Amino acid sequence: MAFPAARHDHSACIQAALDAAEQECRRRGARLTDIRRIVLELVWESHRPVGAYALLESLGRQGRSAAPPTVYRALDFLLAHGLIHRVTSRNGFIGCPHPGHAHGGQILLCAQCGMAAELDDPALDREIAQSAARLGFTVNRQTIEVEGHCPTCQAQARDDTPQ
Amino acid sequence: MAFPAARHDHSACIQAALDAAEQECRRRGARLTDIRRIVLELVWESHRPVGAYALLESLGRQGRSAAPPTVYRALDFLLAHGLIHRVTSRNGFIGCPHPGHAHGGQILLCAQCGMAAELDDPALDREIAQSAARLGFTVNRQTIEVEGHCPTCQAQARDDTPQ
DNA sequence: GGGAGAAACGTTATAACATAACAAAATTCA
DNA sequence: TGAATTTTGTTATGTTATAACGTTTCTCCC
Repeated sequence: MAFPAARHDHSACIQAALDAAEQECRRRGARLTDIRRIVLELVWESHRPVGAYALLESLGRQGRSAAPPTVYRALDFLLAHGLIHRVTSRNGFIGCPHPGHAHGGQILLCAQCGMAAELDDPALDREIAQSAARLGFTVNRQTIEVEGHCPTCQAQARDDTPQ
Repeated sequence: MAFPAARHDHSACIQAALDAAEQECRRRGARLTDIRRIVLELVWESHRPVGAYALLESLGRQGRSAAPPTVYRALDFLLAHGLIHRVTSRNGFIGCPHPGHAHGGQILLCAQCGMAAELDDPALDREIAQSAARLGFTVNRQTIEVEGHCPTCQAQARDDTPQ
């Protein structure tokens, strides 16, 4: 999964995510209700982690004001079906670009622009499982959140520092 | 760093941690004040992640009742000097068994007993850096939290399931 | 179509985690 | 000692998350 470029056709991202979600829910016999779809859409408003209360405000702006449990329930549903990931280090959520395709959460976070991307490196999962096994530990789930600088911001830093 | 056994000389863990902290602070010219030392000691009360408000209560029981900022400031100090790690997926903190020795946070969490241990596998850091680099991303800091089952709980599960 | 059961949603209240802002005390060091 | 710095105390509030319970909507079988 490539890091999202600063300028890209983002409406295409949203559409793709919604289509994929629709399909995945059909496959699983899960109900992608109005609220759930809207929350997913709002999570995809950007490629940055979004907090539950920011989503609440967005809902309000859409004329669908709601209380926290409504949003958290939608988020729980989306998490349970792999349509979003939780970014624990930011208390936020990001859309998963390829639901269905099993994968742990490997997330890159740009410290500069806040954009997030998935790493999704199977070798990493293996390495962790092996390394843990050496201590007699068996792995269920793993959270990998990597903070650093995305290509775009690195390029910008180079441009902004002419000698 | 081995996973802590169910029964072990835990007072030795605490003592070792306090000694190491003392030494590390001397080396860095940092002041390990009373509160900071006490909070560190309380973090080491168990090998499980401890929340800030649990620490507050412990302080209260010791007759040193305090307000949240006091605890959070002590925690910030301990984090800044590598004496504890934050466990973001649990909103908690655990003691670092080998401060000074640079390492990212690689934490194993047992879903059963709640015990935590550090993995500290350099190959993992390298793999992440390389994998991120393939997307043009440079790494600053990484959070790895792995949930699973510790050796002790696995053995117990086997015993509890005869046949 | 009607009705029982399940799933989803609304609503109120509150729990749990974290920090802003400013005052007072302790420490350092010239 | 006394000025500058660091640490701690204190009050208030911001932010994130969930408990509990009632109502509505949907599903599915008759």
